[in-house]
Amino acid sequence: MPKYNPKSIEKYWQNVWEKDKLYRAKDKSKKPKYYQLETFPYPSAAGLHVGHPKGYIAEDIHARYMRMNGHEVMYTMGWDAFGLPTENYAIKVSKSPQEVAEANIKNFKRQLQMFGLSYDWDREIDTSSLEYYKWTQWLFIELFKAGLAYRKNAKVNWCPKDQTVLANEQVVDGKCERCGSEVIQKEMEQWFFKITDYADRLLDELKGLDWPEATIKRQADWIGRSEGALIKFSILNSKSSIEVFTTRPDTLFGATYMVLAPEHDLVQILRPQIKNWSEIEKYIEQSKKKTELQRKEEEKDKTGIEMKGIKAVNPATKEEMPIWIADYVLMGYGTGAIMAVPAHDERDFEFAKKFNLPIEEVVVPNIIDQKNPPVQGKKIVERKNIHAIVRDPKTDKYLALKWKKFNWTTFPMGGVEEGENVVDAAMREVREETGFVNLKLKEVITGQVRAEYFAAHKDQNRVALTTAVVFDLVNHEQNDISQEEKDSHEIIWLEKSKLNYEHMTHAEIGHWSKRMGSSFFTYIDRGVLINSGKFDGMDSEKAKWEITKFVGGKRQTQYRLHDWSVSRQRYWGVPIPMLYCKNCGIVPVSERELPIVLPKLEDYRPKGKPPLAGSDDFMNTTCPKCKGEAKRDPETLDTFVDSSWYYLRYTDPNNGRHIFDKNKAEHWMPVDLYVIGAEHTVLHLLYSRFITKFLNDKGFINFNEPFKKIRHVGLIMGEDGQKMSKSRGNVVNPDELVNAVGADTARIYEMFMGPFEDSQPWDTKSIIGVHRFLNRFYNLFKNNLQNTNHKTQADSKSQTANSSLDHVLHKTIKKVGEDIKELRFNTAVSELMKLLNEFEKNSDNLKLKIKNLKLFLVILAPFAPHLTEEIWMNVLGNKKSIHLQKWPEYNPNLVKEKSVDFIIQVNGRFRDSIQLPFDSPQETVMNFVLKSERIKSYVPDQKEIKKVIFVANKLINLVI
RNA sequence: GGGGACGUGGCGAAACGGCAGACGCGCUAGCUUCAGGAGCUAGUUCUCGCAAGAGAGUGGGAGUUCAAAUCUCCCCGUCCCCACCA
Repeated sequence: MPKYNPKSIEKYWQNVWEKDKLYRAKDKSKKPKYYQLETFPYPSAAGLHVGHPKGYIAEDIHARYMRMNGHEVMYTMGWDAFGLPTENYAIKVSKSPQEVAEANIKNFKRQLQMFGLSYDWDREIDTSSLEYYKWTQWLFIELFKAGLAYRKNAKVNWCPKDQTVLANEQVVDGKCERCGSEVIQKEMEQWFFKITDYADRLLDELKGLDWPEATIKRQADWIGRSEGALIKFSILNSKSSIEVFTTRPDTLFGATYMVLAPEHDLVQILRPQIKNWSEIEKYIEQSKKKTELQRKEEEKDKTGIEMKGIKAVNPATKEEMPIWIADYVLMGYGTGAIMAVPAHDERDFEFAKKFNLPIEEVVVPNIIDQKNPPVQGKKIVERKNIHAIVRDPKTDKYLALKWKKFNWTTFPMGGVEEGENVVDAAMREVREETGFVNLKLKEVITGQVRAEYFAAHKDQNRVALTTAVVFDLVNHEQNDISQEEKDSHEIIWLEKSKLNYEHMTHAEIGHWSKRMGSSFFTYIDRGVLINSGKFDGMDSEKAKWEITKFVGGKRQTQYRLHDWSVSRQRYWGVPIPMLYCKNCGIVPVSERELPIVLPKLEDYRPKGKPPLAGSDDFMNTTCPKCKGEAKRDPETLDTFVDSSWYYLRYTDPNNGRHIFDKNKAEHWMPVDLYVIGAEHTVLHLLYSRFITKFLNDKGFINFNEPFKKIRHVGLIMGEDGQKMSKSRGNVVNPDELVNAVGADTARIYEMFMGPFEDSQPWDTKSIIGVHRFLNRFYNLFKNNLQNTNHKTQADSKSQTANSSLDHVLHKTIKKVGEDIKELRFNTAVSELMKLLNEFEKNSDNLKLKIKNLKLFLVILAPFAPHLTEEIWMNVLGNKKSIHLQKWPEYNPNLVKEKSVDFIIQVNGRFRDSIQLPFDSPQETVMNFVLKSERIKSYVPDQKEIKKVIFVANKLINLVI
């Protein structure tokens, strides 16, 4: 056997596998299908870096394992070849995008193939090929026919550098996701897909998917469903009214002013009535100029201006309300107008504070006092209460009353009398109950609290609406108090830490300590209504719909999700298959005419209008309906449309007559495992689900979720711990890597780096460890086979010597299989390494059983497909590929431990261990434990043992 | 501001209630090779000790438990996502 030389064997076996079509997925196999998908790459000019193949290698190992376990695996690769970066690169190097894309694909394919990935290359697809985009166009027409593709004039995100529209999802921090330019808003007519029609289903049907929880949550948040109401506010002396969306119609009685977004139509309509128009105009101009970033910075300091001369009317209270415009209200959500309820919305609260607008509290928390619950049958008395919280600044303690007749500790407290304000009432109660006279007001705690309790001293149930007032004690000057007060309680001082329900009687106390000292407290939770006319006392959840009904509003579900903008004013994409006919209007191209070919253009650069618009050959055509003159659509489709259905095309990639064969798609789909970067959780996954549901609705497929199971692959960072990028100069090239150590080493290293879903920094030095492992593995065979040839099979002596090896081997077979299934490749590799160490320990006498060596070889095969194939075929002389072998079954008897190291603990601390047979009962273990000299030194007298904890096959713990 | 993930040797990491640091890198010593950047053997959390051994130890603090890296709460730190969504 020669030395292990990956270079000479890897290319060789890759060619053999390709020639033998070893990894083809058969549509008509009797085996159970398993569809593995991974994000098809965008073939950029830069080529791969070592991070890209991580997910691919993982899936390859998994795919090989599934095949070995009797599945018909479809594992595929293709190219998301349309798109801006390729076009931009082509402009830079003065080539056509077609040429550039072709070269990039070739390079990507070469780089991927050198890792020995077991793709079914017969199913390769390319979104920029005629055969593929014909069906992208067909899909567009189907969406159009279903009323789900429509044109509308809309403000769009426009990237001035790339000269194209971007979807909301492609704008990151106000900047173009691709080039980083500041995105501006521009009014344009655009194609949209009506994904919002599917919002509920996209949200509800997330349930039950085997996806990472965080991904499901992010997608749900993105869809952003909220339940609320649409409510109309009339405007005095005007036919117009303001409609708002609110999730809190229960707080309508607390709405004290209205706010319109600066772009709101009504602002222009009401212009004649607005007295301070010049100021308003200035404000609108200013906010238009603000970038996203500036708006965000202002979050804490809101701006706005009142529109003088107009008033709205609160439909619940009939009171007049001022109308403001402010850019904290966004045109893009709800109706672009709000009713402001400063008492129960933090943003409105800040705004109201800044501009001195009225704040009206209408919802208060309601507590049923658990310590003194209302007693059935007793009279119910409603009261307005105060609690006086008095601090002595010298001691930092708080004044409280310890009641003599009851087990109560309370603040000075009492009712607010007619015409009295809460501060006066609180001071009066302190004086009457404690005699202290010199108090300095610190704060009136924001917001009241409602509590229901039994007032034993008055023998009645109370419903108290309480305000807490906080004072500092100026000095200890004290007047005399009445005998009655003296008899009922004594004065005590409490530390701040005791101001809780555990130490005090007030059920409200939790609210006080939370709110104390916070001038910006706003109560936003549910509760009971006050100051709301006939709705007083009603639970706020119930009141939402009662009040909506009361004012003639209607229930409404609002989504954060917007329709998907799909037009792009660039060249390198799928032409939109639509016509504009003078007579018939917007007409889809007839299906026979598909594909509408993207023509080769001499000059395809963006010039503010779509490049295709400049080609008369392309633009001029006839209408399929009236045969009159018509123009084509010069725009191209967002590439996310291309990738929203590619996984379906893999199931029938060469179908020229249909987008795919229904039976084939239904056979292979849904995808059983999709490995995808966490960055795709919103865009691609959402769009794909939408398209799948649409095709399901139209009867093209019988399933409505495309991806059953999703797992994310963690990034490989540069050696500096930063994300790999050209600009940082920390990119590691896979060509050099594979050239230096071979594909098998590269594969195993990437799997060994750490948990698959985590990101880890690349460490060139560490690769050698894996390389050594494969070298030693190879040498193990070399050394053993040279001897077994003439020594034949192992003799009986070696059988016993090997029995511990059998045990480890079968345990490894079990563990590695489980690890691959759960994508725990790092521990799978370490198990294989441990197994090799074990083999080497036992190979002194060169008597390893060939059967065992073969088992090891087979379980290593998914990880190191080339090396294992080389040994399997060329060294062991097999005729059929190792990759067609079955995954070995482990022998459960051999996996079972024969003996275990029992841990002996005294008081939970490790003190000794003993080897005992597996499944030894407690008595046996205890017998040995008591013989241990070491244990005797810790437990001199058995009688001291209070308790024995026995965990079978693990430990025994003596508690003394 | 909100949400999520995470914090373990010099490094990547294992263990996920039961001997912390498996496996690998690096490092140290020895052997080996004509020489090496290769190979083999032993050691490698910290403190005390020649050793046997003892003690400490998983960001910090508290708690639950016979037993906590693992469960609970608080604090600190890192990363990611969303961000005035009415």
